[in-house]
Amino acid sequence: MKSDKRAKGSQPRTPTLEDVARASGLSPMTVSRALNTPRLVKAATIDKVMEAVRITGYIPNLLAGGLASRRSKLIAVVVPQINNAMFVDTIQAISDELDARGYHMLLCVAGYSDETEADIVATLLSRRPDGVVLTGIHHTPELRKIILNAQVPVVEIWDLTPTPLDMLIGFSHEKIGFAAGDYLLGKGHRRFGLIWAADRRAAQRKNGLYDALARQTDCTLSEVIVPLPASMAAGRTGLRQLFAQGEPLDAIVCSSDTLAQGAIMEATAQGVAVPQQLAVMGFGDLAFAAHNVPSISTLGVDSWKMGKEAATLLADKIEGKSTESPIIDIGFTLIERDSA
Amino acid sequence: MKSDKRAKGSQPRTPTLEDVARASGLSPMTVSRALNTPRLVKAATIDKVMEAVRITGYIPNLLAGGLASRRSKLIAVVVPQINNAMFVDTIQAISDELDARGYHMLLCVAGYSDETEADIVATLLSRRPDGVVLTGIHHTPELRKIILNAQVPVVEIWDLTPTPLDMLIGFSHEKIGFAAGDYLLGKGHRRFGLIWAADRRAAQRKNGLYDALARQTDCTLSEVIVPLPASMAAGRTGLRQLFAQGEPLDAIVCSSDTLAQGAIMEATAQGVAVPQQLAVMGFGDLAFAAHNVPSISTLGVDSWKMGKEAATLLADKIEGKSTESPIIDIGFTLIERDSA
DNA sequence: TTGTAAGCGTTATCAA
DNA sequence: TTGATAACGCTTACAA
Repeated sequence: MKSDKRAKGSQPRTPTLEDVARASGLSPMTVSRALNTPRLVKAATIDKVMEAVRITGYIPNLLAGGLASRRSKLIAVVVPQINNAMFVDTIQAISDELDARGYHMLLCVAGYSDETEADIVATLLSRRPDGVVLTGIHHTPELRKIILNAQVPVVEIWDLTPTPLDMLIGFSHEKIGFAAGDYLLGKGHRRFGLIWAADRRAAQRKNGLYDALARQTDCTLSEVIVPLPASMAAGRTGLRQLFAQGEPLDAIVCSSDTLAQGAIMEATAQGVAVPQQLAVMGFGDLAFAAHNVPSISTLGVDSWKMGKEAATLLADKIEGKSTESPIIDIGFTLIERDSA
Repeated sequence: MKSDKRAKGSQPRTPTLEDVARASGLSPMTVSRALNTPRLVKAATIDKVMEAVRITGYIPNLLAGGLASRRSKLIAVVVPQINNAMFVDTIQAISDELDARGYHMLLCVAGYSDETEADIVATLLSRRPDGVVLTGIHHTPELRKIILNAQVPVVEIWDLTPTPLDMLIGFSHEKIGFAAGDYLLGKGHRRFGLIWAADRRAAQRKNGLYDALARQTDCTLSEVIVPLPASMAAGRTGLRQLFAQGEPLDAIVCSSDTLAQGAIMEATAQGVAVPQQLAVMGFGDLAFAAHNVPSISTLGVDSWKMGKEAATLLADKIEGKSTESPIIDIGFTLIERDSA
């Protein structure tokens, strides 16, 4: 009688498919089927397997399963920051959707550097993720090469380009900036102050804003660049710095709602009435924007939907339910509230 | 001459260790060593391997590696929510530290249900994580059984108990609640209003607060429970509801700074001066608390440090640098600012 | 519907 | 310092 080759030590091995097979009097393959493709297995057999699973305390090994099947059920998500109100809804939405579809999320932080992102993705691919979500469309040539070579489905989010790596769901930062400028010009504002975070997507929004303001020759514009992460405190000091520059101001544009909230707070504290004396505009439509006093006029993006869609696009492609590589412009909404 | 068994199709397989071995004229095992334990390999050999890696575009397969070595270099992190300002710093800190030590983070959302957490962890373990971070100390018996059986290092965070599953780094919610009550009593407040989120750790803080207020017989207390996630808007409506109850109030205690910010905003909007007519106290010392107008008195927790330490504890234990199972009380700080 | 055999790509172990 | 061999635990492909 063949003895268990691994039963030498007394430490209880973690049970394997073979253990379940033994306990149920079936073959490992049948157990595997019962667990993964139950429709191919007789109901009575499934019951036997489940009972054996319960008895043995079996937990599948997805390292082994992924190696054999070449499908890891793992999605890698790369974001610039986790502790950034701008991205958390998207991350949560991705996580929720992936969970519902049986995937796990490997979450990685790339900071705001393309080189870091490239390094991260290179090591990430050693997990053989079934799909990858990248924030933004600017990547190093090395990253492009590596990821295209890996032939893994990719979704880029939070930006727009006609030439994505694979799939894309995002929006135009230029258009958003333009819309903000256009709106404020329409309200009669001409003396602009910008409180702007030092990241590339914010810079794109600024370009759009410039374009809008350029149509009006009598505009003035001063700006303050604040370091990342953009905080309410930065909004306050940003406004102080703008005031200190001495230029007349009638509208403040901020690269995020968080900065806008700070700017409003500072203005109010200094007795400058928002919006009567100074309009303030944000970006992102974060949770507090609608309920601030005064409520914050802003440009909203459906970041929840963006995450959910990104996850869906990936899962569908992985599962062969789609072979397309769509470029989805999720758009944005100008939300007129009290602050501008 | 033995031909490559897999070279049938024309689609370029992803290169394996064997390909690198061939390209460098070495054995797969030596290539593996050069990559993972270079100190055991001659410098010249390492160079050869690196060149072969470059040429072949080799990316290690950690599914295979993890299966063979029984070490996945994966840490599973389970949190109630991602899009919650309370946890994002901890998550980010964990991610940063794990990254620095060569681990990847599998991030999972359990909501606020123990049952969901148990399910999540059960499927999580199929990834064979080298360690697990759990938020909170309340788990179903099934979870306890499963995770102890898996013999995987665990750190529980954000709470305190003398009987953790394994390691623990957190703080006492009761003490925090007590400290808040004690502080406000000391300031002479007797008419309390609570705006409180419906989660268990918040409830523990409330218990501590009750204990403190019980020492003073002439206290009154009314409260409003707000749904999760706690938002600024909920803080505003919460205060309105408290006002509507008609009880006299001189101090509002909120289960988070976000709620406190909303309460302050609502009070100010209604012409109720904070703190002169109404004190408002928060919890968490979130980024905006120090810079709000008025700045928010609160109880601060070093959530960044908690995350970093949790990751360090795990990594040290996994790597055998420590065999202890410490229980670390990270403490808290009462931060007196303008709002109370 | 179930079973057998042969990998999947790596590392532990022992030998050279 | 390097190499040969046998796992690691599962699934694909094919057979019964």
